[in-house]
Amino acid sequence: MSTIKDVAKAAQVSVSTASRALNDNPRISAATIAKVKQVAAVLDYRPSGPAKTLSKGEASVVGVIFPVTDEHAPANPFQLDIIRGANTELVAKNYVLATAICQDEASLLKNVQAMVEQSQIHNFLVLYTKADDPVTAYLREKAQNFVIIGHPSQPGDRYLNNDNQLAGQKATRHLLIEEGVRQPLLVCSGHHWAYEADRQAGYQAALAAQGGTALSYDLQKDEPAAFFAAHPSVDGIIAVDDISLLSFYNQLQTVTWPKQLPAICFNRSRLLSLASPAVIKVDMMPRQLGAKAINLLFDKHRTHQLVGFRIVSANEK
Amino acid sequence: MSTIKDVAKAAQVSVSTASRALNDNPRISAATIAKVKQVAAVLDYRPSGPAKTLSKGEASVVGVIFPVTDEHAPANPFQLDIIRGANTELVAKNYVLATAICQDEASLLKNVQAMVEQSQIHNFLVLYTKADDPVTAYLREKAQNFVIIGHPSQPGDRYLNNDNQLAGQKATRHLLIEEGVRQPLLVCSGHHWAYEADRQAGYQAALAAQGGTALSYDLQKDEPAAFFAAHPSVDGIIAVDDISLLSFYNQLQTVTWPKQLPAICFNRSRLLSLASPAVIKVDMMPRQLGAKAINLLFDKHRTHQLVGFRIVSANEK
DNA sequence: CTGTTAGCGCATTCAG
DNA sequence: CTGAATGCGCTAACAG
Repeated sequence: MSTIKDVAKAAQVSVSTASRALNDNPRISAATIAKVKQVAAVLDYRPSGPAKTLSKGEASVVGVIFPVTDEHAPANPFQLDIIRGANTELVAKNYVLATAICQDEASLLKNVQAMVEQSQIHNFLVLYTKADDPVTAYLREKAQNFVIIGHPSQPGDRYLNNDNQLAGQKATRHLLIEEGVRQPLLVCSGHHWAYEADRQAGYQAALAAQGGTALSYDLQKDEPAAFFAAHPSVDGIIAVDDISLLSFYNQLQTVTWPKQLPAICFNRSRLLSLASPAVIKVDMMPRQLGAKAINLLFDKHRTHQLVGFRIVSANEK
Repeated sequence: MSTIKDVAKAAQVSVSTASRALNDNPRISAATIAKVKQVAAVLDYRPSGPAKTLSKGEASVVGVIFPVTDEHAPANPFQLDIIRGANTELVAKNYVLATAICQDEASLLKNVQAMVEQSQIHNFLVLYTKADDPVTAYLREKAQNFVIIGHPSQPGDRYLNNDNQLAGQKATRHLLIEEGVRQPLLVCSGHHWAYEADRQAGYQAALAAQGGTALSYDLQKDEPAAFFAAHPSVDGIIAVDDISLLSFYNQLQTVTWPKQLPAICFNRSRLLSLASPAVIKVDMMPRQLGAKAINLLFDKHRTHQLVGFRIVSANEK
């Protein structure tokens, strides 16, 4: 590997001039910049990350923090798609993506502390939201640059989110208008996650606009037989996510109930498509989410951003 | 952050002695080592990763290379569990996990090249196997240390794998003996992946031992109605993975066929558990896979290792 | 606009 | 057994 020294020599300038030229320092003449870059290209020069980190005090690395997995937050392919989108942006910037992914909160915190204090990583993407989270508390305390993907947890936090409220509204409207549903039932996980509440708010808004009444089924509390006896008018399903829909179908197996009702569901995982291809999906576009999160992370003027979604008809792909 | 200089000063030794003491250099007296380490602990000293990398020429980082996703290889929660297991080991070693995850092969190769040449990352975990893969070809050419998780692709490669052949055998036996199945049907993806072939070999071996006959259904080629007309004796299902099982159930919806046959399936994803809780699963223990892969990666004497699995009854968890 | 010098934190020669 | 000096590759303060 050729170093900046080799480049400087070949371009007949000093090392510092070469460094400045390569970094587009305005104090260097256009001619010199061109020459240095040209030579660098010929020599196939690649700047050393560790050396840069050592002298600047900040690594060209973005840390991605995954939630600790448990029965309520299973390992999720959605997250992989997010980081795929994020890394695409990072590769272009010559950045590296490091992951903090652990089994328990204590090790996760240690992992992140090590990243900050030993690896000089000062930019993070946080893939979850959680009240009283020691990890984000640490990031705030140490004034690290981070963006949360999901609902913001604290007032000052920067975040990027799907427009879940709008998605809930559009999905409900789709069911009512395109599918002719009269009484859609909202299936909730019962975990009261933020995105769930947002989608629910959209659902309620759409129904209110059409003069319908909201009705929801709580997977933790409701009992299918009793519920459907009490609400025979239900003729469509809207589920807050793929997992909830499959749980719901599973509960339904114990009662006689027409499983063929039109259904719409957030997220668009492959397993779901295979298990229930007839369902309409709302694609939350995880890759785009990841890519935009990186842009937001490096644009410190902006505090937050909402990203789009796409309703995917049942037979599509 | 305190540096090695601070430690040296506080311990009243030179920087070089401090460095050696912290690295358990045998040329340093036990007393000095103890004193230096003691002081380091008090000062909460953490060695700087970038500085170490710069002087040693090798980063304390393991790169994990994900397969490029397409319709045949969807983003998979199994992979997330693997890296969770791997990172648990890495955090203990004060290593960082970096991920190469891209949309296409060309960028993936660039990503990995950048890791090697710019970030001095020389240890990798490869999460896939593929013939004529430019990425692993590059790793071999540059003599990087890497371990493949899955079936080895080239003779010299080091790898770590589930014992898929044994798992296929045990799963088939389980179906025959515990569930009293006479004619189990093997459901294959039709993609001819290595792990699939291994599981199939185990299936055949188990049947041969019991005097049964092998029968398989190819999701790409077979047509359900015709197939089942020709093979009415099928009374149990063994699927090569979770996705294949759900695909199979989906194809089955078009024909009248008792879906309630006993079934066993490799992998144990949450969506599957929700979609088909009655299925028996073979847990391939991805976290353990990840953890052992790290151990193998750093134990250069060993070339490969097979890891276990666990048959999980339908109602369990 | 460009060159000289110093320093980031650590490992490692080379001396002693 | 330990210390002083050097260098890893790069950026930045200081000079001109």
